[in-house]
Amino acid sequence: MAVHNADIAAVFQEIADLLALQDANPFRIRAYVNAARTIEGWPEELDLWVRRGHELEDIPGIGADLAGKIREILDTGGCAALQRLRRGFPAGITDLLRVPGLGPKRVRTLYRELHVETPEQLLRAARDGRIRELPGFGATSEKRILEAASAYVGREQRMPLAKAAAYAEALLAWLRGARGVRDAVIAGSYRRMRETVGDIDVLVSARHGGPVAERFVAYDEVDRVLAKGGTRASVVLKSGLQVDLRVVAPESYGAALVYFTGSKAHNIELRRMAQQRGLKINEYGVFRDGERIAGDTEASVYRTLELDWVPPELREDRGEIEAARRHALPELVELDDLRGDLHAHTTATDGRGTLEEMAAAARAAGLEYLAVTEHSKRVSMAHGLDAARLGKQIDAIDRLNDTLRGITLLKGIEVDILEDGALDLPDKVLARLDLVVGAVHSAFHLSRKQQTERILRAMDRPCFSILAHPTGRLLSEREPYDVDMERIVRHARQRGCFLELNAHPERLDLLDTHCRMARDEGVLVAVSSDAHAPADFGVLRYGIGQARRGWLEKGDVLNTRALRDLRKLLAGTMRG
DNA sequence: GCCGTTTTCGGCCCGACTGTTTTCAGTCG
Repeated sequence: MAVHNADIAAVFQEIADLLALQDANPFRIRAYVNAARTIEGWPEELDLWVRRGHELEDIPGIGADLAGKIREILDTGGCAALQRLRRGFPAGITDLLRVPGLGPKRVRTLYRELHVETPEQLLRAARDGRIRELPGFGATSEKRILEAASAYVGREQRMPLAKAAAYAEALLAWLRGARGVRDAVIAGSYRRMRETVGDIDVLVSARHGGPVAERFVAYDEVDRVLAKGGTRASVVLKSGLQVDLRVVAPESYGAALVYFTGSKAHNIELRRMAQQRGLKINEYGVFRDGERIAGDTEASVYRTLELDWVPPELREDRGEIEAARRHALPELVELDDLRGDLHAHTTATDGRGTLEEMAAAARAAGLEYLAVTEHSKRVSMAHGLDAARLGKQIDAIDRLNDTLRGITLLKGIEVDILEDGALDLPDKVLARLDLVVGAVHSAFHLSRKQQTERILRAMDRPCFSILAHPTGRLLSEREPYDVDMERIVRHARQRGCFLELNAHPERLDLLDTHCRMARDEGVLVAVSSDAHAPADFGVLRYGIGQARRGWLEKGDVLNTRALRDLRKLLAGTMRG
């Protein structure tokens, strides 16, 4: 069985958790946590990375010891050090560390004194009033733990960005009405456009924090207040979303924005650099010998480190700091750069807008062309098109294009890639189209090798333009299927076809690291809405966010091309 | 456990809030 980076990261995270419960050296614990994070975000499977002759020790934060453990995990699937650590604790106790308000010290006390091993047992202990008797705990702590444990037991995962954005942006508008607010933004993973957010960080620039915090906790969607001070407050909204507020003075706003935008790894790197220069960076500014030398804007903070301003989407400590130092940051693609959309459905299959309505909505969204790409017959529950119905739609689009102004419809299909890699419609039918978008909607369980080769075979058909949602994941429902994305990216370059970044908030597929692979390999990415209704073109915003996280520039995105140029590129994929 | 053009030893990011303290530990971001 193949070992994935996520598996290795999970081993290191669990080792870190167990070491923390043992009260081990905190820096040793951090080394495991850092390694887990680095490996989780590594753009290539370490299995392959090693087989291609790379040295694990070249990965930052991986030394001789961790490299040895990675090799062990790759070879055996297990890790003896983890097995040894596990013997000291009941299985699953590390889940308790995920309960907000509990850290290693308190988990250890709860286990030693009350034999609490699971969140469910924690909940019972809190309900029975046993926790308040423990040293270092009290009635208030017990009540908090009770709330946190019940929330954890019935918890929701991280919330998709688009859903969180709706709640957060409404709150932000409310907060801007507070007295003395000069500026207010949502920082954190929202600003970095991560695909999901755990909570929302709101940053406000104001001389006095009090009135802002008052208005914050008075928001009518607040379910409960977790904390409230003069510069900081936390609430949980009725939607379950936690929101943290920080208020800083205008001269500190830029430093605070850097600090609360993160990522944590990016910030740690900035501080390390600052330290080397005898500077100190915190959320209030950049200081030399106690004197503030920067901090009112983000650019001023980066400037003290001789760095260019780094767009938030890049702040993941994946090479952006080095690029900022060399003045070599990418000029990231923007929403306005999109000239068209290459994946949409209509009422002919499972969409909720007619051809005319979808065309009008796309034009209203500022697009110049829209590819209509219905499902093919295999997807029967969406009334997928057969050859005859596709023929009728082709004729309908030709007729409509004669009357449309300001937008051009392209004739396409989202054709199913069958289990053996064949396409769901004959080549000569596909050859009538402007583009063919191929997609996997079945047999998700295939082995990595089978799944990969299935897709490569499909790409090699005479008509194949774009691989839709390449990993098949659905954020709240379905893991990605097992596929070798490097082979797919390389094959796309050799074949001359393209990859889709599906902007649907539940998909956002390609992943950011895959975008970067595509860019490095010179494969163009189509940022597509997969719109099923006229209002759906709004999701392109999230697709662009993900593309930016993947370092894509305007030139790396297929549908920034003018229609003429796009047609030429698509024609090259339609050899049938 | 990692790391190094001040270092192979001795550092490792840092401040706010809370509860239970009576000067601070634990947790969080």
